[in-house]
Amino acid sequence: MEPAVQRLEPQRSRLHAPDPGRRVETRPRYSLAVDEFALKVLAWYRRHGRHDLPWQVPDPYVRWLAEVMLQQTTVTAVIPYFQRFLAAFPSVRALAQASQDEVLAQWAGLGYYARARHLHAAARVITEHYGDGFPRTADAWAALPGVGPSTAAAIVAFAFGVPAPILDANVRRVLSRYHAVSGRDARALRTLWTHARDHTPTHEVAAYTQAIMDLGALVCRKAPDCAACPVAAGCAFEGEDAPTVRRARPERAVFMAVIRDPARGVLLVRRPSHGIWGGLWSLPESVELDDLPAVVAALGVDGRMGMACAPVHHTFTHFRLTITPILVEGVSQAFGVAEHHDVMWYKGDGSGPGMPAPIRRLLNQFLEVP
DNA sequence: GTCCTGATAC
DNA sequence: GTATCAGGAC
Repeated sequence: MEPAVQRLEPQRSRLHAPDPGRRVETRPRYSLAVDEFALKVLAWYRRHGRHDLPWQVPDPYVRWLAEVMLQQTTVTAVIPYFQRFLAAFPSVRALAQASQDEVLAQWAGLGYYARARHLHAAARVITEHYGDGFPRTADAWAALPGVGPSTAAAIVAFAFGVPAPILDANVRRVLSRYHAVSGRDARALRTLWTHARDHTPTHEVAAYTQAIMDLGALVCRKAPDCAACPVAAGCAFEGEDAPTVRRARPERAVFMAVIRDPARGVLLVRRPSHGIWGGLWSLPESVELDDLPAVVAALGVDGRMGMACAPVHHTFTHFRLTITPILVEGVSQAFGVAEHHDVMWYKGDGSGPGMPAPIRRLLNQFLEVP
């Protein structure tokens, strides 16, 4: 049997989100060994949860990589990238020794490229400060770039069995419904972190962590399947979430130069490391069409602006982008193109460098019919 | 507020 | 085709 008192000391996390000083609960904190909620969720998980995900191994590097890829990204989208990435960089040391270009090339298409840059930077910190080991606490993980409170907790729970509450999107949806916590403000978030910590058991932490995430992903979805839910009996959800307000996305537009050389392919430029598509390879661009000739000339290309092609639309979280490709005509061998580390020719063969998904699609169209 | 993309729904 | 949806860190 479980001990009657599970935690004599609060699992005081120094992650900033949970705040023991601002508790909203009135019931005793440590009255149950494992609360009923956790027991039911665990029982459900054994029969209905996901047990065969490719990162479900007790390896800190694997768990860290998976958790970072799973930030803002669904399981099905992550799986192929995870497998390719792990094959390319099988260890934290291999990752640390790779160039940023190699890392971004493997990440390209998955989005939120700051995750890849942070992962790479953190790999170098880990090999330098931990040798062949890894951080062992959630706080130490959260100190690394790209690892926040929830990711840090998931890593130590999965890799080391350390009891640490998580509050990712799935858990937040489950707990906000179960405990009727509406809103996304700091106060609501603090309340949810408190609930998350109160439900987190000290035993079977890895299983519970996966269980509560699976419950959110498989049952407590936006349109929940309450009939299949193991904790429906105690749940405060009444069939409707609080409405979310979303503001309209502003429109942005750019023109991009498609500079083709029969022998060398299409000219790409490396984007600045911050901002949209940071560090990826893209086409030379300008906001005003009138400015594009100067951008092209600055690269040492002597062509003239030719036909405008069909615009490509791409929607980001906070704005909508229209890309109008402009063919550059009469490129005479492009002898003057400066050969340096921010400019390259791309032939369109195979994988290529790290490019934003819409740029890759756009170029595939151009390179299909030379 | 700033960072993405593929899937699915209209 | 356009809109919505799914996913945390800085």
